[in-house]
Amino acid sequence: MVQKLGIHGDDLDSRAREVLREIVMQHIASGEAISSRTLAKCGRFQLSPASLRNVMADLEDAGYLAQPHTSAGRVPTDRGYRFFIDYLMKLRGVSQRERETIDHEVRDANAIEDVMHLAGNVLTELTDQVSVVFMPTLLQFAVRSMDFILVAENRIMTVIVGANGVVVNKVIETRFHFTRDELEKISRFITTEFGGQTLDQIRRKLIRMTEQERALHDQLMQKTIALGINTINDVAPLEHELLLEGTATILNKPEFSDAVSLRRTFLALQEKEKLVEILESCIGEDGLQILVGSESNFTQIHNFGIVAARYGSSSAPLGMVGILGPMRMEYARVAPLVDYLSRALSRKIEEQKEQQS
Amino acid sequence: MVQKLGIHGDDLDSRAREVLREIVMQHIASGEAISSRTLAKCGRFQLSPASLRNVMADLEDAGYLAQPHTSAGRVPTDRGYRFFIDYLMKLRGVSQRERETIDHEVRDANAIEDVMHLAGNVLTELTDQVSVVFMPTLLQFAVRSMDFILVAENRIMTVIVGANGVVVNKVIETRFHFTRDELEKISRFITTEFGGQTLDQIRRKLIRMTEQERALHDQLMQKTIALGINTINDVAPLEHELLLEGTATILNKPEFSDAVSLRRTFLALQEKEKLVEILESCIGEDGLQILVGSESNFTQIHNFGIVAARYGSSSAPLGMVGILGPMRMEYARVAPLVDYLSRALSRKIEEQKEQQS
DNA sequence: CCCTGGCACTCTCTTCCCGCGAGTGCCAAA
DNA sequence: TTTGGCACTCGCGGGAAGAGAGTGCCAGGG
Repeated sequence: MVQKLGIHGDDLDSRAREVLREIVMQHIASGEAISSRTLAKCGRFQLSPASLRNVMADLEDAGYLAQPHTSAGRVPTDRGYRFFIDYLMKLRGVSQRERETIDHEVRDANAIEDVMHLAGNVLTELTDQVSVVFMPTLLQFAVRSMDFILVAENRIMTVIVGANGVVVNKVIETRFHFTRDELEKISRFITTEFGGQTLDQIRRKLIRMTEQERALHDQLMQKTIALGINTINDVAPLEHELLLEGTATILNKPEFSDAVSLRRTFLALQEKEKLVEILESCIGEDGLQILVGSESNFTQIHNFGIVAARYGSSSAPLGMVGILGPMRMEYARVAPLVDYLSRALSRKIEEQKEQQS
Repeated sequence: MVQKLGIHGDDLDSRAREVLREIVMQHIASGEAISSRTLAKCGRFQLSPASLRNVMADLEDAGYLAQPHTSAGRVPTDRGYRFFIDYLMKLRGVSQRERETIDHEVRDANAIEDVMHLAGNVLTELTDQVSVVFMPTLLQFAVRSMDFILVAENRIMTVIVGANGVVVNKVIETRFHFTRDELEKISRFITTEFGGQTLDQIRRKLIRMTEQERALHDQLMQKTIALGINTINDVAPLEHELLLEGTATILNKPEFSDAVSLRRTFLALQEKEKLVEILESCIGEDGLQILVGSESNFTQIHNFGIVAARYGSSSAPLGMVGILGPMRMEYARVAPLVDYLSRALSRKIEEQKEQQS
């Protein structure tokens, strides 16, 4: 796990750790600031409130806790959450029921889009938070087929099927005019000629072909090459498509009861580009990623937490799934779920790939 | 114009009409309740506040005005707005600049989706309200071509191009297994055989074909028919796709400054089905539709107004464009814009159709 | 040396009250 | 029919006061 705020596991003595752990857990559960009294009453410590106050003061000095105002209890800071996540929390297992729910939803769907949608839904349902799902792109993957369909004589719809089962389609404008027959030939040619290669490889080969003898004379070949390059250029910049589910549920959480934070949250959720950016920055990392508060650089919603995991094989990352919620979410419960779902998705896609070959 | 609240144009004498008109206009401009004093000060009436109070009291009795509380001014009711819209407001013309902006945006785009998106954007920009745009469906329109592309052996991507330039695509699951070659043949067959007919007609013919001699023996024909019916059934229920633009801007309006109405508005905007339903209920009507407050049956946002117009020819309605905003929006300015845009869209689509034939 | 009870202090939140301003309704006079 | 006057109502903002919660610190006890 990355040491995101330069924290070391032995920064705190065992008593402080226990206190911090308890405070974070209680704060997650209640959302309120935690006082020394309530901490003492929980029974975990054989200490008086006064003693706990000393420990808490130390934790505050070290930056793990903060006071909303003088006479309020303590609230964990980003740093406190980070420490909790890295060293203190005990991950809950994924219950039989949860496992079944996830498996069931993922199994049932076939089209990749449905799978992703359902994945988001199931995550939202199980965690009651906003789920985020990256659709897979096929940029770095082998193409199975490319087909071209006439919409108007200079508007062609392209359908690219990836080896990973991803389907991308887009209507593009072309300089040349095409007939149905031509397009059929072109589809067949490109698919047989370039099937199994990545879009990038195909583009490079097409460009190389421009210089060849034959291309100069064969008009159909010229059009083929132009269309191919055109298509790939148009499709390539397609970014990860982001699916958000459950944005409605999160607005009912107590932290968003006032108009200001409600509006801010709402606007933040609309800024999909920013979310994409954040998630993309994690896609290289193995395993579960947890970002709290300021770590995500998402300044609009500084009090958010993100739990995300990559799906797809490690050599071929396909996308990310995750949860976006208030910083005080139940990481111990959410994290295993995200993890399990990402594995289920990876498996599913692996299966589909095999099915097709 | 429909008499949506059973109002008749001669329900009010000319003095009452003028007062109502002024109140609505001032309320639209300021958002505040209007008092007899401010009304007297505006100079339009040679009357004292006391006299105006009498008129206002009458208007209140008749249901055109209401008081938020005893010692506040008057605010127009739904009924007041309805009367204003039907009989009192003087539509502003569409300025040269606005006309150019709309024409420009609509001209520039080619793909139908881009057109619709830009249409929504330009409307939001010009009115600073939420715009709603129905994507055209091709249910009731002639089909130009149907193509089938192999994704996996039992998963086929269908691309239907309508004569109106609408492209619909969907991945469907099939019972039969198909090869690329078969699909190519089927595409060609269906397109040549059924091009120019509506989805509904095609479906009926396909079903009739099931009973014919040939279908029983020719295996490819069986698969063709099955795939065709399957496709149409899957695509048909595709409802109007709704595009919303500018949801962010509307949240800054003063009427949504408190958390409750902010949340309610936000949730309402998520309920696309309901919006679709409302707009669909108007699609039969000619010309501009304006719904205020409770008239839309959209109980979540009783203080909203909707200005919408159909685009497409009257014999072949394609969809709706419109504006969703607080009830006190500038109908006189918004309505002509919506109207103009709907005509521009209709023209655009007409052109595209010609281009293709 | 660490823990604990006690105490003074601080800060927020709620409630209550009061007065101001705005606007109405009604009445009597022009 | 219009108008000025006047009493009445209501909402809103600004203190004031009190309750409640929690802390920090200190001095005493194991």
